Amino acid sequence: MDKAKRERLEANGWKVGTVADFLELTPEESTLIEIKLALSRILRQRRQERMTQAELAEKIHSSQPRIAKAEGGDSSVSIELLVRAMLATGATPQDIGQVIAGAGGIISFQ
Amino acid sequence: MDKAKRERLEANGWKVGTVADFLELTPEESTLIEIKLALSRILRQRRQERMTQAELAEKIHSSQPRIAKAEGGDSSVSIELLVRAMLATGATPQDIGQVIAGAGGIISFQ
DNA sequence: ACAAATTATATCATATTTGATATATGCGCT
DNA sequence: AGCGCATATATCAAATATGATATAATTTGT
Repeated sequence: MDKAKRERLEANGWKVGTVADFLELTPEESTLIEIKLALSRILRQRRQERMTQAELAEKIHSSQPRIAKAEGGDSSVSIELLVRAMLATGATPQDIGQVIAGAGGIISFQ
Repeated sequence: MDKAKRERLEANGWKVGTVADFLELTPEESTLIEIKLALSRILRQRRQERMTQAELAEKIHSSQPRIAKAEGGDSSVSIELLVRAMLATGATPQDIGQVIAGAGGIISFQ
């Protein structure tokens, strides 16, 4: 995990600090985070291609600020909301499955 | 959606009654339910092959009753918990993605 | 540069999800 | 039948996620 990525995680409220701190996360915990972040990234991409945050929010009876947090990878956003938002962009279960399958990549140290 | 399935959904607290009631769910809402139920089913399968509910619960700092609800497709269980449990059975993001991709099938009427 | 639209951040009361606990039910085995 | 173990169901206080609101910052178009 490079510096930029770690800082992005910290800025979004994830309990990730030094590399030592990071190692306190089990592989399962970090995979869960990777899945959420992967969904965030693709959500933003898909949403931008079709509508504003406010429009998406209305579709799922949420609010624009919540969509901003979802796309920003904020730790207060559940997979639940991310999936609801993905579906509202017209994503199929296949689309969502593919995003999750592609998450949780390789973490390298030296 | 056949009768047995509807009754199973109702028994687990889903707001699904008559076919008319069902139709009040948007396609997105029912897809979300299908995704959760697909995860439940595979979770039970994977868990049974490797450990007891109590053992899985301990791995994710949860409780045996909560795992029972997760496997039973209870509506009080979030995708979050389902995914955490899947990961604790050793499932990879690929495994999880595949389950989700396969969810939300065809609903037929006549 | 300006205005309008869009997105981000902060706060908060409410709703939902959570793990814990107690207890019931089932299930294989002797 | 009775025992041990696994799973299911019920209840609940605490934690977390939620949508709403206000407002700040940013982007976009002119």
